[in-house]
Amino acid sequence: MQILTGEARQYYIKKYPIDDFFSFDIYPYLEVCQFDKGEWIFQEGSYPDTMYYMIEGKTKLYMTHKNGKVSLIEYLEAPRFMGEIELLNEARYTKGIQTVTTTICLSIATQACKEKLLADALFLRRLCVFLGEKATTMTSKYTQNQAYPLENRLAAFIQLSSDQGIYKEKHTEICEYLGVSYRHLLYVLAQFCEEKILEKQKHGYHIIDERRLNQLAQEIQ
Amino acid sequence: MQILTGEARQYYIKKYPIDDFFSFDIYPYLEVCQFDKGEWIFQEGSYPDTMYYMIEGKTKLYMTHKNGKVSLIEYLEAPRFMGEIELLNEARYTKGIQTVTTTICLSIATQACKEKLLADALFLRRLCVFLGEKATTMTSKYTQNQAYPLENRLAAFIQLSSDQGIYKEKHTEICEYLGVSYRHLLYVLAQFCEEKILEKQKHGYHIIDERRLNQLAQEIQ
DNA sequence: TTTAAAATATGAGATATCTCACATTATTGT
DNA sequence: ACAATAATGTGAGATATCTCATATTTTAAA
Repeated sequence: MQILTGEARQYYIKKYPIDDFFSFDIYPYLEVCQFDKGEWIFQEGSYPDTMYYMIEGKTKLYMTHKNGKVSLIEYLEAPRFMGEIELLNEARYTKGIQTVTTTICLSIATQACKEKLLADALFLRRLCVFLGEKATTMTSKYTQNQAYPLENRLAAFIQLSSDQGIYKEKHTEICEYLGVSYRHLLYVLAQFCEEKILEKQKHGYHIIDERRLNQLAQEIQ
Repeated sequence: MQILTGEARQYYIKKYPIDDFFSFDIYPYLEVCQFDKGEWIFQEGSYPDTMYYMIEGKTKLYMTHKNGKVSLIEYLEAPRFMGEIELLNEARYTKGIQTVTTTICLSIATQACKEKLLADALFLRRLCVFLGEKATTMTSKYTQNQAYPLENRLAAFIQLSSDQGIYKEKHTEICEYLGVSYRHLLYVLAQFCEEKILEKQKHGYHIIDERRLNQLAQEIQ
């Protein structure tokens, strides 16, 4: 991680103004941070003392289970907060966050302005909306996973992540995201090819039956 | 649902004071409501305009999937908010909430004091903590479900819900809560009996190998 | 008290998903 | 350019979980 200063700092601060999130002047408490691709922003199990507002990039939220399984819980995309729960609950154990691309964040020195933040209705209201959405999202992911087999969830994910009719995510990552084994993911992809929904190409899978894919995805909602 | 007045109202308002949640006088906006056992507080799919603070009782949060499966997402226990997300997001479709026992709630007329609530840092801070916990809980439920078979999750649930060494929840409900079929729940319970962890009695299952049960439950965390 | 509805129980056969072992490509660091 | 590492791909056999059918018992409503 490197802290940007001078022109670079000014560039990002101007490009992504966030003063309307707060009813006090937040700039004295800000730093602009740049994380390299693949870098860890939060180490799993640590107790962070910084809150970030991600303005450019994409990251992954991870957790490791006692049995060694790893869950890729969510992809986090700019703009959004990270480490906000730790602001509310002292010393809360955090999950791991790793960048997918080079990522630019505004870091907010919470030790210095925690009091101000927790007394600021404007900020708190926005945080409530954000946390409410997070809770709702996790709830629906939770219930969908219970109610539908991979066939449907994968169809929905392919729709979401494909670009110009091509799906080319890394299997090793997606099986962690969808919570199934690598083997099983490949089985279902093979089955989609079998059923002529996808066609395997050199680099990625080509969607050839959009309608049927949509049908499978729609069953979820 | 009936609205309590007179003495009954006074009794509950005195017994569960919540003025320290707000920095303005909330009492003019409160009603004390009593719901019978089995009554629905929110109908699934409706757009509620009331927020509740449950002070006595226990309820269940439900949702129905397109494929007809029903998920019992969570048991909600007093004291806590219900319908708070709808305060933040206009016209949000709600999940269903049904009481398990007779339930007493303070209802807050949000149409009347929404502005005040959304400008009140004291209330918003508490709401943030609540929503943050909710998000964290759902996240860990989600990942646990992905990472562990029923054997472990059921062991943990039996520990949680048993009383004096006896487990006697309704199977029909618990299979929805744990997200498995009724049949499979019975299989795993039978397996626990087979392994002498539980013993089936007339009314409920008796825990006879606390240590082994704990071991299975602990694998989750 | 009788009857209908809900909850409990169990068998049998199907499917979804996992584990493990191993072979074959890509990718990446030096 | 080479070696090490990561990602891909496949088979075989196990396990977790589901669906459906059907019987019995318990609970609640008329």
